[in-house]
Amino acid sequence: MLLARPEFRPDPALSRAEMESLQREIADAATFADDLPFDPDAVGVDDPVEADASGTERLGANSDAPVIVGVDQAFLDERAVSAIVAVQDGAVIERTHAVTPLSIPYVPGLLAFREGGPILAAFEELSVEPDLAVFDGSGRIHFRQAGIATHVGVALDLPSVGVAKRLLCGEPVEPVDDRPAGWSTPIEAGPDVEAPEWTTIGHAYQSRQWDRDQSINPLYVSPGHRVSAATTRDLVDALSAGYKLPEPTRLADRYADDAKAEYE
DNA sequence: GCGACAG
DNA sequence: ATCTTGTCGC
Repeated sequence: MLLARPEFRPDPALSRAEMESLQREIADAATFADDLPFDPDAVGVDDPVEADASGTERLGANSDAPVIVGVDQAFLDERAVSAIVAVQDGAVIERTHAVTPLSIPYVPGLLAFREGGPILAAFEELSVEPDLAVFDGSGRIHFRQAGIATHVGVALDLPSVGVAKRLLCGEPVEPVDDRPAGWSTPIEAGPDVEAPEWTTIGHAYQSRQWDRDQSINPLYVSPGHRVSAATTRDLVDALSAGYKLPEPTRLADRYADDAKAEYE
C-alpha cells in the first residue's frame, strides 16, 4: 500500500531533537477517536487462526469482513525481518515480509525511527487493502503520544492499535498484578507524558491468565490512529483467542521467526 | 546524581 | 529484541 503522508516517514538520519519534534507533529496529526471503516462490535476471532494462507482458497469466506493485519519483526545482526499477516473472517489471506538493514540502535521512545522504515518496506509488498493494523509496541502510550503504532498508522493513514508487553510510560489506575482474563484498567498520563494529566492514553488488559500458581502479565494496549482507547481495548479483546497475544500479532510473530530462519 | 525506559 | 534446556502442568 502507499504512504499517505511521506513527510512523516521515520528517517533514522534525523537528530534526536528532530525526531522528537516530528513525533509531536505526528501526535498532532493523529486521531485518538473512533474513525474506523467497519463496525468494531462485528469483529471477533473465536478460535486460533491457522498459520498458513489456506484462507485464500477457503470457500464461503466473507469478503466484506474487515481485513486486519498483524505486524511484527525478528532480527538478524544488523537487519530486520518485518512480517505482516493479513486476517479476514478468521482466515489468513496474505503474508508478506521484507528484510532491510537497521541503521540506528534501539532507544526507548524512538523505536519508530529504528523499526518504522523496515515495517513500511513490508507494507509496500502488501497487496490487500487493510482496515486495521495491530502493532507490536505502543501507540499513544508514549512520552510524546507517538509510539510506533501511531507513527506508522498516521504515515499510512491506516487505523491502528499498539499492543505492548511492557509499559513504557504512564500510570495504571489500579495495581495490575494477578488479574483475571478480561480485566482492564486505564493507563493515565503522568508527568512523564506530554498530555494533560490524567488523560487516558491506553489500558492494561489481561488477555489470558492461569487458574492457579503462576501469573501472566497484562498487555498494554493503546490507540495508534483513528481509534479510541476504549475501542482499542475492545478490539484486542475480540481479536484474542486463548493466547496472550491477539491472533494477528501472534501469527505475525511466528511468521517473522519462520522468515528469519530462511536467511540464516 | 538517581531512576525509568516499547522492541 | 536475542542467547537457550529442561521442566511444570493441562
